[in-house]
Amino acid sequence: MEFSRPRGTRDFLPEETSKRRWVENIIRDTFERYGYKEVQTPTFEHLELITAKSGDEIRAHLYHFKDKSNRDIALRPEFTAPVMRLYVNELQSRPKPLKLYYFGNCFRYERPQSGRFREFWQAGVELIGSGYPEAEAEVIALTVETLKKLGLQEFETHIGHIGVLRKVLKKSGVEENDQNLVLGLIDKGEIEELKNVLDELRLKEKDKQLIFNLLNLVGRNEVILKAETLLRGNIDALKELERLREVLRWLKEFGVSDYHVNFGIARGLDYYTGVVFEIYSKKLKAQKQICGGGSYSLAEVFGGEKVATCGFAFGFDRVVLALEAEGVDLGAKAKKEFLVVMTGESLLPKAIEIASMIRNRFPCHVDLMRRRLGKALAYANSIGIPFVVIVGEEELKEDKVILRDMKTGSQKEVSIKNIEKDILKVIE
RNA sequence: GCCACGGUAGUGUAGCCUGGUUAGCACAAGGGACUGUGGAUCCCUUAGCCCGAGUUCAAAUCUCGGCCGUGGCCCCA
Repeated sequence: MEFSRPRGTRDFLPEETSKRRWVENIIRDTFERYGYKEVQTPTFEHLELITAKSGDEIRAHLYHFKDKSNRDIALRPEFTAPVMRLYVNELQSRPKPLKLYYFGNCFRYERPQSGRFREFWQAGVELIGSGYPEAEAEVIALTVETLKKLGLQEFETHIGHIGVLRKVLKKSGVEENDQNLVLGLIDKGEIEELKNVLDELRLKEKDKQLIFNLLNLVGRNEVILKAETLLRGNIDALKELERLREVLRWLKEFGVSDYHVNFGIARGLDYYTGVVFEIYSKKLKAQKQICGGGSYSLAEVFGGEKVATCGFAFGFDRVVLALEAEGVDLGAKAKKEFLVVMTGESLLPKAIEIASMIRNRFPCHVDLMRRRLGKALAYANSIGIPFVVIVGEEELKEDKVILRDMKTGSQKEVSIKNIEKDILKVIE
């Protein structure tokens, strides 16, 4: 009986795993350079935690089930809610700002396609405790820096502010629940449906026009000035806009100036409250969003003290896809790897001993197939092992072995006693 | 949830339209030719029609359903 993978899951073969690990390590390293500490949360949580503030779309695509004690359980579809639960449960009294990062798999029951899987990986950070604009700016700067460190070039950063739209809607008389509905439609880009809903909510023509004008503002910093004109008279909205302007000013200090201001970014999760941003890879097709984030409000939803928070998540799989689409070499540098072979089976114990010595410095195989010398060399060649140590009767008499460079074919005798040092000398 | 295209050894494929020998080929893998030197050559071995139902004397081939894959819609990361 042969089994296949569940739909939307993947096996990662050695080559791909190694590439993914390379990307993962750079992401982790960059997060840690900014002072973030890793946390791990359970793969599954209580259903209510996930559904509390996640938005209908996420809810519709949850993997959830009842466990044997009839508890409602959901596989995590993202990390922000679990990490904030962890914060509320365990870390509220830590010094601020608290900087946490995570890397792990998430699950959503969706139709698989390019860049979309039922099990996928996210890497992200949550910055807890600073409500200042420079904190939000640093978080955005971190995403850009991480992508640059990875070698990604063809990406676009869009930054907006949910508060601006919310305040406009509020002044137009739209309640919070309806605001979420409207923001959802904006996020989806469903303009016709949006018009209908705004009509149903009996918005004035002037207010509707303002909303559509705002949504059409996409561009560089000049957009802020245009928005300012549009929002004249709405003090609350102007305050939010000023906040966005401050974040952008700080962003410049962090060396980030290549972005688009876009008020159409509404994000699908209901917990976002302020600055929001998304990053798109220009090289990816249908699923090109590789990062999303912003400032949000969740701690109080989970029974904690209200605290300023912002964060983001990379779609790890999509980042890998984008890097590959740009032809970035994902850590494919040749490793110094060894194979110890022998001229006769009786020398295997000696070969094992020598392999252990080499392993103090390098990855090393010993032939486990009882191959003859020729076959063993062919094997080394076919799997790309660059160096072979040949254990032979003749050389052993002088306590030596042969070190063969598979690329050039050159060979040198090295003494077993100093094998670690001698190998270093020969292969460099 | 919707749409399009697809599924033959580990990989890539021929055969399908027009049903009919033992499903062909290449590469890969393991062994050998070859007892101390690789990428060559030759030989051998292992291994396949996604699943189910229907039509038929006969199904890889035609029909239907399912599963899975790829891409798109939607949504997200």
